[in-house]
Amino acid sequence: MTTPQADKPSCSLCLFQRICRNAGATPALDSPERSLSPASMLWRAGETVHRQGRPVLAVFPVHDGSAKSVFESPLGWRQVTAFAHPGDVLGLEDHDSQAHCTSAVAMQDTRCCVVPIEAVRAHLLRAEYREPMLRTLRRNTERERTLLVAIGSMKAAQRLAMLLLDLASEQRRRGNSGAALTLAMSRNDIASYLGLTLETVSRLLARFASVGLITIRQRQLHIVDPAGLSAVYEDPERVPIRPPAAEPDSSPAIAPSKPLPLRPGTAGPALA
Amino acid sequence: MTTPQADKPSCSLCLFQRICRNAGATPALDSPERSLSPASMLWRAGETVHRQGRPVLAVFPVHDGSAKSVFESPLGWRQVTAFAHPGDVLGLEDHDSQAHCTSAVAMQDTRCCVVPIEAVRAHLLRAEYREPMLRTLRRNTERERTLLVAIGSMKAAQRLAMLLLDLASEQRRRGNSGAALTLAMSRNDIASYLGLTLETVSRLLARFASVGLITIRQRQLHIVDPAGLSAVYEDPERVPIRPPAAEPDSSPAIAPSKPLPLRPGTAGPALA
DNA sequence: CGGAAAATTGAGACTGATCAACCCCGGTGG
DNA sequence: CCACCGGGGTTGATCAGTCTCAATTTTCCG
Repeated sequence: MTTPQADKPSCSLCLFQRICRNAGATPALDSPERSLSPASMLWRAGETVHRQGRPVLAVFPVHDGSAKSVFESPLGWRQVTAFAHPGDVLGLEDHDSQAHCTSAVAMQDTRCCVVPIEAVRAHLLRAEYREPMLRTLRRNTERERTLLVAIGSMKAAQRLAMLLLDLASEQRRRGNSGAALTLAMSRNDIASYLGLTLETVSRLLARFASVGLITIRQRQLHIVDPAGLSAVYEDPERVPIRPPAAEPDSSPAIAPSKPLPLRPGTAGPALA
Repeated sequence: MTTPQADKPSCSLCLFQRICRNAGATPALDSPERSLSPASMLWRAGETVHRQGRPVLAVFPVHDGSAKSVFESPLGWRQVTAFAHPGDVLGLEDHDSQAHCTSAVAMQDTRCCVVPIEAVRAHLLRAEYREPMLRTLRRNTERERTLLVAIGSMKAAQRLAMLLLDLASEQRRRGNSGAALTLAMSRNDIASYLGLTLETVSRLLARFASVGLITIRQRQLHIVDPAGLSAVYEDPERVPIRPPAAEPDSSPAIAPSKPLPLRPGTAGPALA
């Protein structure tokens, strides 16, 4: 555990920036318990930040690096349920529980602040801090529900496109261009998250690359044709089937030709 | 909208029974805003109790009947995300949102109380009422996460067995024996909930029946062999494959022969 | 440099989706 | 009372998308 250095850029997305000295907030006339100066800790790739079932002692804003949330069902089924990046807060959704309901595992060397749970709960009582926190929580449950629907009714290619677009938009949210991203997670993690196998993910990435949607070398991913990816995401039919090697046309690949079928509810495996 | 009659048995599981006059609570020395006497309303089968995206004006404890929660993703994919029975509270998970994030649709004629959202929020501030409410909320997110893992990594038969066991235990929780249940939802709803097609659900139910796990006539379901169902749920291999008509042995069907493989994580499509 | 983990690629099997026909049952109106 | 009708449910045949198993390559790291 080290004393934190005021690393502004990485704090600028933090939920707690307004009340955290580390982020440069001025304590000013705040009452003592309203200002934070949390310690920060470093987790090595593969180490677990918090463990499912263990008491909730703190939450962990990700300063840099990244982590995955892993849920293990009573029967032993494991699944990645979320990816966390700088600005996200590990363990936040458990703030009102006795125990963490997922484990968080660092996917690379990752630095997080350590905000005691009492501080979180105290801040939740103050209306001005409550709202942003709730908004973050809601965004996460929204995301999880979208994932549920995706896994429940969309094809593999759609799900993967969804993830890539999501990662890109996260990337964008924290400044960098959304085009170039470094996947911190393994194919296995991606597969688990999407309810697929790692082979399928690998093949799909190759196919995306072969039709010019992306380029990928190991974990270096470039999104070449965001619109094309969106098309794949939105249209069940638009699963690119073209592993051929030749590149007769160098156009951005796959121009939207079909006016996007509204009401895909009919297409899915089952409706409501 | 009718004036509610004090129908104790149905109120006995209600989250609000301690503070609700309809449930027979004694207002006693409570401060005025702490006691409830909500109106109750009747929804016909198919009518929607609250709609996704609409402002949260109230929550709806189910008095009798049942409903499904339906989520519609931005792209139009629809999926049933939960089934609600007497004692459950429709819209409760949206208590801190501006808008409902799912729609609730009655699956049969259903009576719910109408608890204004302000009352809910007020009660959330009082520690003694906060806890049970949070517990309910957590139970739901736990359930939803289990569903996620189920859809993401379990086989169709396992998922269906899971649902049946879950319905049975819900049934039990509210008094009745868990053996006999009346499915309020259509095959389509079940399929949507489990991420399958209605045909698959139908076939699976037939197979379950053919191997003596259940009997089913229309929507009248009897669970003949709960242990067998659990085995199906827990063991990916134990998918009953035996549509044959003959019934050489009349034993409870499928005695557990294999010692349940621990760590099914290996078996699933992907691990964490 | 060597070994292990991660990723790719291929061939084949199998689950579950799709398409289609039929049935069952309750309701409606002649 | 019965014929018709429509929605929900069943069943069958077929097909496609993914999983599975296995071999190989690449990368990472000591």
